[in-house]
Amino acid sequence: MTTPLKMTPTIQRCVLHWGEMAGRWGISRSVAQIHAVLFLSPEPLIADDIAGLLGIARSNVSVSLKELQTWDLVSITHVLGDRRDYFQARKDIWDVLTTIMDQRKRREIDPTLQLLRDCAVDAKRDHETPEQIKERLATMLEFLEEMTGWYDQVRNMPRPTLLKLMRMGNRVAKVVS
Amino acid sequence: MTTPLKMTPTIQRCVLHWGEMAGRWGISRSVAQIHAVLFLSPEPLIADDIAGLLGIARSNVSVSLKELQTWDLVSITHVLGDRRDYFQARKDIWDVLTTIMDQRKRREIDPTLQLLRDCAVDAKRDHETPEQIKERLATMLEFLEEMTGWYDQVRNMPRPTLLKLMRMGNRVAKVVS
DNA sequence: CTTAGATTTCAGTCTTTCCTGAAATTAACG
DNA sequence: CGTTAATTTCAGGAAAGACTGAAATCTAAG
Repeated sequence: MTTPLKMTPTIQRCVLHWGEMAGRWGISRSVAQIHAVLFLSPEPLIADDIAGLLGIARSNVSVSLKELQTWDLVSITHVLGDRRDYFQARKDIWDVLTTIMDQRKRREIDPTLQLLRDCAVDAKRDHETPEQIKERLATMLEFLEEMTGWYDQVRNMPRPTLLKLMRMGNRVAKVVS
Repeated sequence: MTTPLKMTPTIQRCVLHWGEMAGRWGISRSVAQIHAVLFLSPEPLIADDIAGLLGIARSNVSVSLKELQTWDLVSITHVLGDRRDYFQARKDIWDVLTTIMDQRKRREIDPTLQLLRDCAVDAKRDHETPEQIKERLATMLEFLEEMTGWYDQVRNMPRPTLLKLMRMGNRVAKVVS
């Protein structure tokens, strides 16, 4: 028998808030609440306990945990002599943020980048679309390419470096002046 | 009579793509499609033309335009001797991006920041919640405060400075080493 | 003040997404 | 293998969200 995590008022409040924000974050309420519980829980939890804590169907937990795994926010562990799956969330908040940003870029930006590339190719043989509009698309493509390229560079900088840069705040501006 | 904008295959493709991405971007399809049309159109458009171009109800256009205005992505202009509202989208892609980021921060981050501040206050008189969990919340609060503070600083840097910094890419790292 | 075009509101309907519970599948153990 | 616990799948129902069209409201001009 596991210690499922005691639902104190504070924890409950957070779980409910996560759930309410779910819509804005583009995920379902269950997924958000499960993530809240796992993020806060010091110990990994089993699916049954999560269902119990949140009062949702066991199957729902299963599906939601799958989604959290595709987001790379939750992973499975095991306990010796217990064949049930134990789930744990990334605890490092920096890690959580960058993971979410990576995923969002992949889902929200990359497909549009691809569309714009396709349109740029088509533009050559397209004599219907006004130049002005083609240019706007080209500008957007160029901008997104530059932006994502920059993101990749920053993303790959070692964390201590990034931290130092961030702590400099707008004083980094002096570098370029 | 306005020139409503000719729906060339390229434009149609973009409009459809915007519409398909809508779900991932956290807005409705109509809103996304209307934004696509307005973003591409060299001229401001009236609501009726938008409804016609996209084949959606006039009332839907009205509501969606309101939402685009709350996002600060669309504004109203007028034409002399015509009392209809003409709608135009921000055309500067950099502007569009920062506007969206600002709004998203306001909707997706700020409420959680507030919750964490409230929880931090409560934590003092809360003897039920394990220290470990309170600490995790405190860490998250600290992180978000630092992150948003940094965002505000960068956000207020003049655009040319930001551009230069971006173009330096990961070479800015040398500054701190 | 009246009229007519323009816009918005909103109740009802449609669509999509989410969730449940039963049944099917998987996997460990004897 | 057969048994049993654990997990997943999925059809159907529930909830949430989006869209329509008619009616109400607004606004400019006569």
